[in-house]
Formats: sequence, C-alpha cells, structure tokens
Amino acid sequence: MDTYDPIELLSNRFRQAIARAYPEVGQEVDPLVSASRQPQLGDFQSNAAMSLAKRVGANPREVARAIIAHADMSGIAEPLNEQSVAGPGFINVRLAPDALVRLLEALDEPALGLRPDEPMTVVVDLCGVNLAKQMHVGHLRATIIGDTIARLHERLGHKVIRQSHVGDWGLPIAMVTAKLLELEDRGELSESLDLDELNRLYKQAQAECAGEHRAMEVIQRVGGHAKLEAELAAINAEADEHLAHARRVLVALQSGDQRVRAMWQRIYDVTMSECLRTCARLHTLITDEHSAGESTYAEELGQVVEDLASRGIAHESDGALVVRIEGIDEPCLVRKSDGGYLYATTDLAAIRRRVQQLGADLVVYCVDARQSLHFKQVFAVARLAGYATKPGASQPSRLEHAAFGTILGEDNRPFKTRSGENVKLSDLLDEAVARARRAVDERSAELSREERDSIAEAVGIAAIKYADLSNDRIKDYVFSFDRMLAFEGDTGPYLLYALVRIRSLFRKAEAEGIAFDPHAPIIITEPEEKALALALLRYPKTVRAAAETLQPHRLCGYLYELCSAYSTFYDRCHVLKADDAEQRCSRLRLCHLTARVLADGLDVLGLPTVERM
RNA sequence: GUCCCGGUAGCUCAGCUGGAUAGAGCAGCGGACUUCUAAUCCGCAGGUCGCAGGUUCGAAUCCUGCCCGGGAUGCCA
Repeated sequence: MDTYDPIELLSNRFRQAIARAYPEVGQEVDPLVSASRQPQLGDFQSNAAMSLAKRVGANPREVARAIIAHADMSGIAEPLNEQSVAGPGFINVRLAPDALVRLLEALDEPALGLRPDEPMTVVVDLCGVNLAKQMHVGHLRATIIGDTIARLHERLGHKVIRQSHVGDWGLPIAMVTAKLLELEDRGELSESLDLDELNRLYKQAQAECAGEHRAMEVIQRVGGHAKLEAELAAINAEADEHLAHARRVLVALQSGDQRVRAMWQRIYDVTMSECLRTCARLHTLITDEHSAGESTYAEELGQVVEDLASRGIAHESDGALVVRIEGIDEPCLVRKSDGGYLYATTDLAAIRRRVQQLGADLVVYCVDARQSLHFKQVFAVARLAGYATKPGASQPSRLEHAAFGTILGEDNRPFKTRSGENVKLSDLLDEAVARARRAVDERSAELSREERDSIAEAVGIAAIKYADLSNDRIKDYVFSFDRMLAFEGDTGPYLLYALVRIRSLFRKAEAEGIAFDPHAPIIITEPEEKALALALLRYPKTVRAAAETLQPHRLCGYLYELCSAYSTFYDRCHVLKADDAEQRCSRLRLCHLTARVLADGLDVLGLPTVERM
C-alpha cells in the first residue's frame, strides 16, 4: 500500500468501478468519497451514484448497485453488498480492520504522510508594524495568521520568505525624526530612548503638525470669537511651520543626509528590536532578516511609475496618475498630483520584487480585510503590467489577500482601552500569561516557580493564538480572556493538556519499566481506538487543505477533534493497565502516533507546547 | 449611490466538492475521580440556518431580490 489516505484509495477503487460499470463516462467521474458522519452506517461513503444517475439515465439506487457490482474493495474495505446502498443512493463503506492497521503504519513514518509537494517559492507579507509605534491588537492577526500560513507552506516543503512591510517611510516618519533631531539639538534626547517614549514623541509630533484647523473652521463658521480665533491662528501657524520643517527633513532623509539618516536608523532600531521581541514572544519565526520596509522600495517607485506611464497603462487624471481596471469602478492612483507616490505604488514595487527577483509563485498578503479593494486594484494592475509574472513564465503567479476581520471587545465594538486607545500587544500578552499563571498555581503548586513561569507563558500565548487562529480568518471575533483560557472547551490549553497527558503517560511507562516498541503491532478492537485511528489518518489532507485555502482554522478544528477523540480513548481504554501486553503495546503506539501528529500540528500552527501543566 | 464581508442553538463559533436526522464549545440540568494529569470524560435539553423566491432527486451551502450589521469607496497608509 503506497498511501496512508483511505479517501484516496477508496476513490481509486470507486473510479475504476464506475469506469467498468459505465464505460461511456470513463474515469473522469469524481467518486465523491468522504468520511461518514455516522459511524454506525460506515466509515466512508461515496455519493457518486446520485450525480451519475442523470448522466446515464438511470435511477440512483440502480446506479449504486451497478457500481457495487463492479467494485473491487479487496485489501481495503469489507465487501460491498445490497445493504451498502442507503437512502437515495449513498454507498457506505467499512474499512477492513487489517487495512486500517496498514494505513496507520504507513502514516507512522517521519514525515507523517506529508511528503513534499512540487516545491514553490512563497512570499508571505505579515506583521506590518510602523516605526515609532507599539505593536497593538491590530498587529496580532497580521503577525500570527501570517506566520501560521508561512509554517503551513514550509511544512509542505515549499521555500517560504516572510516579509514584514514595515511602515518606515514618508511624512509621518519624517515628523518624528524632526522631533527627535530638535530634542537632540537641545540636549534633551535620552540616551536610553525606548519604544514607549518614542511612541509618545511620535504622537506629540503628529499633534504639533496637525494644529487646530478643524477647530478653526468651526470657530470661523460660528463667528464672534476673535480672541479664540487669534489663538488658533497662532497654533496653526506654528503647526504649519512644524509641517514645513518635517517636509524639509523628509527631503534630507530621502537625499541621504547623514545626520538625518542616522536618527532615522535609531528610530528604526528602537522600534524593530522591541517589535521583534514581541514577535519572538508570540512564538513566530519573524526576525530582522524578514523586514522589508517601505524605505527599501523608495528608489524603485519612480521606475515603476515611469514604466506604467510610458507603456500607456497609467494615465493622467486631474493631475494625478491613475490606472483604470476593467471591472473595478475606482481607479488605482499611483502618483499624486503633487508628484508624491502612494501605498499602491509601493505595493506594486513590492510585487515586482517578490515575483521577479525573489521568484515567488505565490504571494500572500496577511492584511486587514478593510484593504481588500486596495489589493484587488494592486493585484489587477500588477498582472496587467506583467509585474506578477516570473521571467519566462506564461502565467502570472498567484496573488492572494489573506484578509482578516477585526478583533472586537466584549461590547462587540473594536477592541480598545476604556479611553479609546489601542491596546498594547505586550500588555495583552502579559495579561493572558498572568491569568494562565493563576491557573497553573491553582492546579500545579507542586511544580517549581521557574517551571510554573514557563508553563504560564506557553499556556497564555497558546491561548491567545489558538483563539485567533481557530476562527475563520475573514470574520470579526470577540476577544475574551475568560473564554480562551477556560478550563473547559475548544481552547489552546485543551490541546496542550492533551499532549501533556500523553507525555505524562510515557514518563510513567518509563518509570514503571514498561518498554515502548515503536513497531509493535497495532490492534484496533474498541470503537474509541478506531475513532482515534480514523482521526489520525485525516491529518495530511487537513494540512494540505489549510495551506491551499490559507485557512489555519481548519487545522485548529482538526486538532481539536483529534484531541477530543484521544480524550475519549484515554478515558475508556486503559493503556498502561491494558488487559495484556499486546494490547498495551498497541495502545502505546497509538498514543505515540497521536502525540507526534498533535505536536506536529501544534508546531505548524505555531503554538508552544509544554511537558507538564 | 456603488462595491466587499458577515447573519447558523441563550452566548461564542464550525459546517469540506450541494448529500442522510445541521454539529462543537460555553452557559443550564444530570452523571463519572481508592483507577495512566478531572484544564478530562459520558448523558439530557436547546434550531424558522436573516427573509422571500429560484435551480436540483437533494440547498445552511449555488442563483436572484430584499432586510439587518460591519467595512471600503481619487490624491493618508
């Protein structure tokens, strides 16, 4: 048997049977094999007869009988008979016990049935922090969903390049750079500048440049407040001066002025060192080498725009340069009327580099769903201009916006602090870890302080990540510490706990001198054993589906079901106290395989695991 | 206005390529710890799949219209 996947094997047999029964339809028919939802009816089912009935002009149950008559299930499933046909024409299949064992043994190899695909290069755009700003809840999803999508593709053997499109360029950055230079001139710039302070100065710089133009409009409309008007005018004049100064700093930065550049670098370093620390704490594989900020495209923007204009793809409109796309009403602006470039321009340059230089066959943008129009436009322009096509390729690479919804508070409004500020991501992680710590203290007071610390860290992070990843990406979800750290239910801690129990079992076996034989014969007799076995066999296909659809929540759902099947098995089928040595060895092997699949799946999701909790 | 996304149990969510009696978790009720980690397991109860049409042997799933909620929508990113 050359594959571990019962659905594939059964599909082949059904395909052959259909071809024999109905030579006129050939091998093209999808046998529609899926896992049965009701174990009492069978393990798997084929729904082919119903769809085939119309094509061959017979009634579905007759078609089902014809398929059965031509089906050879030897070596895989129990023979099919009249009783196998149910309802309108479902064909129920029960795996042969020895086949189930062989499939499990085939799965029980180092790669767990996940042999590498035809290797591709995948670029995943994730994280997306901004200079001089703390990571906040908004970055949580872009970071962890992006990292998990990257891990999914790595697991399938692809070359994955993570890229954080850092917001490190443009006027806002120049404003804070100007602010810092000013402080330095006055000798008021702290040597130990950290991100909190930097973030404070950023907001201050923003406010200073913004002035009170809105208030002024209101006052002027109302009239009769000459004194106030004069005050606002003074503030605005000052703000305009700040803004003009910031623009001069931007020009200096862009032309490579050494002092300005050095200050920018300092802002960059302070921001990134702290953000990357948070990325590491989130158990993501995002490091310095994955930063590809907007600044790195600065030199290419002019070329891109020039190229689009000279080839007649972009046109002038009200002073701006736009690309119009068939099927999209809103044009894509690539150059402002003042000559400045926009984020679409940078993203076009990024696609060009990612596809043509990095060789991406797939580029995934893990970015907020609110930007879907933007990506729709940019992808279309990139395809039109050929930027999405690898040199020599006939087809453009796949460009995907892995959009995600908003994190909501318990009031169903976007998650903010009481004062309406964004919640600092590190505060959020601290809170989750502190709550996890309380739970660990309650239950496992016997463990050392250090051990409880590291367990709490892993449990807290796993809880936050699982709560996020287990929801369908595109939807908004409600953030709740109570729910994600709950003692019961579909949570990160539940998955970690299942693995802990298996690991504990093996420690106990070792302590009792019970040998584990990784090649012991597997004997499936109890329904709980069979349910666990069938769950294990679904692993490879689940990982592939999650990667293909860019939906980590499918893998989460699977792992929860696997753990659930294991917990039931664990409850009903004693392992170390099994009836005899054969059964004990078989069950130990089942436990071992479960632990490996679970640990592998958790690793693909990017959840930390623990030995005890 | 136009476009995008969502609407499934009291709450939070799954539901695969259209397939059998729509599934979990939480909360509620009732059970299981002298027994491998009970952060567990088992059972009960809980549904107009937003509404109305249509396609189909079969629709939560596909199509059309409408309702509700969120978002986007030419010079921020």
